[in-house]
Amino acid sequence: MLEYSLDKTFAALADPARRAIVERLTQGPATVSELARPLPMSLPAAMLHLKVLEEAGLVTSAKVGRVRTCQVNPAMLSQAEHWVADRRAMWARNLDRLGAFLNAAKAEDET
Amino acid sequence: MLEYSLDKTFAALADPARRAIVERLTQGPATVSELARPLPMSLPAAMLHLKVLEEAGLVTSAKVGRVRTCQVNPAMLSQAEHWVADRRAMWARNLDRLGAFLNAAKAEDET
DNA sequence: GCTATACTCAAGCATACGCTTAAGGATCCT
DNA sequence: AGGATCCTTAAGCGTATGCTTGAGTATAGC
Repeated sequence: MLEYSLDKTFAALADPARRAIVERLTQGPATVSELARPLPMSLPAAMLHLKVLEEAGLVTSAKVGRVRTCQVNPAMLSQAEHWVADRRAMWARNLDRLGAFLNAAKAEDET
Repeated sequence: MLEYSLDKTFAALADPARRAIVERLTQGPATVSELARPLPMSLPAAMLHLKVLEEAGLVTSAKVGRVRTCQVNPAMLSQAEHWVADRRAMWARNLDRLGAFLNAAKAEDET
């Protein structure tokens, strides 16, 4: 777990093929071929996407014999989720603060 | 609100400069210059980032006189957040199902 | 050992990104 | 009107992305 950045995580999720792979993997582990088959591209191309996901820490894989099996890493999904959730919460908090300020100003006006 | 895709949303969030802009905007509206000033790049470059955020639906802006003021659009943050949260939930559910299956198999063995 | 399978690597190519500087409006202030 | 400010557009350039085909390596099964 070294240097997994939000940059890579979000960039990885920005591609529909890669999201499709993640989606498939949420249903359980799969091999490289299984992941590539439904995608509208060659197997090497699919492997590049897999590599991107793996370097982003979203997916892990292990090779047994000649078969590489892949899994999602939910920890990285969490990290991305939290960044967004935290920013949205921050926005809401500051919106509330603005509302409070406006109400206070209004009350002040009415004195 | 037309054609805002997850592709664009995640791609927009993949850049640190753009996340910095979003982060700043969660504290309240800001002008183009205010958003660009802290960034290590020229103003036109910052505006391109702003354009990306706007086309992703993450930011809205309006020009009054010669000043353009920007805001976050929390709805698009929600959308991205949900995609990730849903996938993570899906993963957890299927993991539970696998656990149940293994337990059932184990019980079967012991009969 | 031989063949099929599953993956991996390499070369090549077109397109898209990210940034720069320079120039061009549009608006506000005096 | 003239100058300062804020934003916008344009041209140019180097690098990165995404895909292809073709060849190569390792393992499984007969």
